[in-house]
Amino acid sequence: MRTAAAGLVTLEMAGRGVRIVGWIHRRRDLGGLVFLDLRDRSGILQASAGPDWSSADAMDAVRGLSVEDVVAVRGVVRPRPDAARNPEMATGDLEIQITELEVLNRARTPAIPVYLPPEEELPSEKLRLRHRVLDLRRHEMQARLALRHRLVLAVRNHFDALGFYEIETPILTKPTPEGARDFLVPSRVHPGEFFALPQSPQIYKQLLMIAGFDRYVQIARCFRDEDMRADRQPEFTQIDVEAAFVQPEDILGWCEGLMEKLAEVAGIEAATPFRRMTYHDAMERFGCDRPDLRYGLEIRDFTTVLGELDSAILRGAVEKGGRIRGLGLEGGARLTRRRIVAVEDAAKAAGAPGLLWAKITENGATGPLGRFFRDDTRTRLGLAPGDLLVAAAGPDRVTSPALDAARAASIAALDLPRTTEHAWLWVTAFPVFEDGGDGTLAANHHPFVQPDPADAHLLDSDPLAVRGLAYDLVYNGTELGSGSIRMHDAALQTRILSMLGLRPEEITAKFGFLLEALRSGAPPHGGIALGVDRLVAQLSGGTSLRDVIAFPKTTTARASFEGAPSPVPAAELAALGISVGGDR
RNA sequence: GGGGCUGUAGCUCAGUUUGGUUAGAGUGCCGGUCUGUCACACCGGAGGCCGCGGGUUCGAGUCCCGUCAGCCCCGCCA
Repeated sequence: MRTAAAGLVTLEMAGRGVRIVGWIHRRRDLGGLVFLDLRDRSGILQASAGPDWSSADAMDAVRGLSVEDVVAVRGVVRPRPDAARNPEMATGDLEIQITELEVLNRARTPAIPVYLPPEEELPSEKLRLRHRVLDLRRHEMQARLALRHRLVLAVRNHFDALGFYEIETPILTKPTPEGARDFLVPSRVHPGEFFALPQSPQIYKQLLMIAGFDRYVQIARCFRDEDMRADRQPEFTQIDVEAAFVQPEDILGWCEGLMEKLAEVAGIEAATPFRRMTYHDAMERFGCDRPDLRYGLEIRDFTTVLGELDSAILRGAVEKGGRIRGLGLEGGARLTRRRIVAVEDAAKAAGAPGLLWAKITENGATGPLGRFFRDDTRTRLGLAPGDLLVAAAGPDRVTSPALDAARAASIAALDLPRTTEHAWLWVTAFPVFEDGGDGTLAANHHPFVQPDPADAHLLDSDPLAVRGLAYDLVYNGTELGSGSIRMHDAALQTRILSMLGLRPEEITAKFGFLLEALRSGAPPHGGIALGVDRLVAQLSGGTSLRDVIAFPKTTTARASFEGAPSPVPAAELAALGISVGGDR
């Protein structure tokens, strides 16, 4: 059908007869001469029709064409006349002179343009999603999905070379007892019973380790029926990895090697080994567990110096066991009060009652905090005239997120320079538990994380202080992946589940099959799961997740192109033993 | 479940602040002229449920209430 791809025709083919197929990208009708820009996924090639070289039929056909029609063109590759070369275009030095043209299919006028003139805004995302095939024809979208393909291929090659097997795990599975809400799938054979779509293949990959597969990888689709965010989709793809007889170092090393290869594919830097930071340090220095280390700005502890000032707020916070932490912003005093309030608002949105600030001037300090300054306060804080101090007082669980938000807002307000464009980081030693409120414990990550043996003695006395053998991969402030060493001892796993508030019969009902497997000779094992969508979005320049997924869902978890979800006929529901209640 | 922003021609946007005669522009589309264009150029034309429903008013694209959709955020989610 074709002898060459449009974008791959070169001057060396000059004089040769070719057949090119593709879409009409644009058309320029000069009357006697007609130029077609012919597009396929490889690029764009100009085809010219003129009475001296085109058949009469071809001339007629060419005049009736419009954009997005699908055509096959037979013709001869020619260098363009010197004056007609287009240096802006990859194939701008040549064209195909049409001898015959066949219309393979007509297109109605596209609802959204595939070709966008320079400086024309993209159609609204609403329309891009509704008319997805047209949107996907655009070069940017084709390039992103091509990159995604090359990245996933590199993932498979990387793990194959390391001896991993890709093994599929079920999509129809068992509802999970905690974590996100499950998508449920009714069983017709067993009316009233349901499968769940997997939130991740977590338990299956552990079972594969127990089954002796040693090294497993899967490009796995995962489903979570939760409300959306810019960085979340209800169905998403993970690079799911698990291996037996491993230490965290093994997993981290494999992942760093993988990121080197993926960065090379994407044309960015990933210098290994990656920086590492414990969860504790990340919270202390950056107020969050996935700090954006492209910027150097760090949180500091000012409790000693600020705690002795004559401020009821500060003293009260310290007396209640809190601390005073903040950011020393070099040159920040140039910010207007309005900009400072914007930083404070960011902190408030993150849950802080407020932010205290002091502008440092040659003559002392001003602002709600500055007015309490003593003669030596500035120097003891290590601040210089022209600086701005923003501080939050209280318990760490309040001030950390507030200062994380204040840090991001300050970076934006001061337009702070980046110290690197590609900040890779491992955050390690995550706590096993988090406070579930009203005295209960919840799993910080998931209930299978191996507690650090060094903290085993704290399990009863201070469970919240128990660190897990867990690690997150962070890139430019985005969490790309998360993993851990798992418990392979059934007794310890049972103990942890019971600490999480599960009764013995619940443990048996929900995790019995896992515990039984663990008792059958489970090897020590661990792994990680990396988010493919986020990874591709980041590696293609920080675009939206929706731009690296061919057919994504909207913020309200709808598929606007296909029109899903949709109601189903009552008879189908009846066959499943389901009746729909509520307002319907 | 809650909050914010947006919705005007096929598409991108003005017009909404302060209600007032016939809602505009660019592009696309349709017709015409044009043999080296590449955002082709030029001439002419068609194209509107101002998201939808209700209300206020002599009068609503503009004000109010509700609702739908898209995006962003909180809750939720690893």
